Amino acid sequence: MTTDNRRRGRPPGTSRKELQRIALRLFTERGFEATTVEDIADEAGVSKRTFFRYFNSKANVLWSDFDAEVAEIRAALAEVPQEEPMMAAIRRVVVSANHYAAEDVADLRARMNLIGSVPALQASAAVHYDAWERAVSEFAARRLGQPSTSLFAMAIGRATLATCRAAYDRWSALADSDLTKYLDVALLALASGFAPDAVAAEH
Amino acid sequence: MTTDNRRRGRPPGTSRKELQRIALRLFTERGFEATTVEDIADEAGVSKRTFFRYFNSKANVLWSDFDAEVAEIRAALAEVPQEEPMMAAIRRVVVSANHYAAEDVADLRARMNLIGSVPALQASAAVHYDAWERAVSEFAARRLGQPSTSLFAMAIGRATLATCRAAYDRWSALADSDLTKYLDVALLALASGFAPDAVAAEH
DNA sequence: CTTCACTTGGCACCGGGTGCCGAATCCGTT
DNA sequence: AACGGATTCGGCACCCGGTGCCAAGTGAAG
Repeated sequence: MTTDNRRRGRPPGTSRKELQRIALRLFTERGFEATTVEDIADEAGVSKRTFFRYFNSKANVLWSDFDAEVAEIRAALAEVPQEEPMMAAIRRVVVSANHYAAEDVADLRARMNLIGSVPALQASAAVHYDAWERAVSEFAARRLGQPSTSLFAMAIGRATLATCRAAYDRWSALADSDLTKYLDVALLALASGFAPDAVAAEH
Repeated sequence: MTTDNRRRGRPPGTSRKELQRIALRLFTERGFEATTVEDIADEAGVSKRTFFRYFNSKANVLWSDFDAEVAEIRAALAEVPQEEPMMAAIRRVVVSANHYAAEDVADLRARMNLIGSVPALQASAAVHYDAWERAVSEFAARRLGQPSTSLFAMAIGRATLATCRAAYDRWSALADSDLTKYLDVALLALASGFAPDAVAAEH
């Protein structure tokens, strides 16, 4: 994080954001597989080699925002008061981290549709999901007084993300309501162990 | 499934099992990335092209047994009696599907260590996990009287696998006890919503 | 022997991803 | 104005995973 306000050297020919914009558009227009990295780079006016300086893989061009959410959740979980029950805190923080500006919703949905439907993108999710899960696992571990690699801590982190992914998918498929609504109700069901009365047919 | 007992044509130069054996050995000896598909094929006395006729990707050579488990779980869930509560049935079936013969345990652990530590293999897991999750989601959907793509059905399928993966990882890392023990206790915690009294420090 | 069914090897080819190096551009210093 | 360090760039060669294609090997059935 060198925050030198006065840069030096050859100016960048493009930016991360620009590449993300172009990639998302081409992926939705032509499909992920049918779009080569060179297509994206050409449209941005740079070379394929430069693309891989911004993103270490073709798929990662779609994951920047998700990674930012991980940092946000981790920070929020660090400030949860002791009185708040564990699962309630997780639910509150996760839901709160998923409030998006109206102008970003279209792109968010486009990204999620791609991630949910293209096998190569589903595969690329692993490492990003892992970081998300660890953020929750480490919080759970602190609450349980166990190492973050302990069985329950990991189970909680992973089960939480798994539940959120179900909510993401439903939302991106139905496009009817607020994302946070889906997250909230799903995480509530998780916190009740998916007991029969908690999963009584809503809608 | 043409179950002709009398084959015809040129005999195979190797077998799926043989390729799996060799691949697992080379991966553990040299590492996954450092082993090329041609290395595996050469050792089996076939060509690279033939390897890709047995497995559609380098990573999939490790996933056959897991896929078999999916089929087993799906079949067992189809015969769960109506009286048995949903989450209890899932726990029983999953645990029961994970009893392995003593002679297979070493390979199982080697595979899980690879899958847990190599990013490329973690990525390859997505499609296999998806099938596993759907087996559980579809059972949950029948019980809930909802489509298998409904929010709660998907959440249950995914959260169940997520919890099992935590158990897998702990077991393959510690190597101290029975895999089924880890699965059982983790799934019990899930079914209780990870409530404080259910996750009181065991071990 | 011929024909059919089936597997195999080999080749060309594509695209993702990396190492390497020299060139372009801007800044500050002399 | 000239130099040097810093930074990004383009382009090339290269590796490897993965696919399409086709000809050749091989065993059983007719």
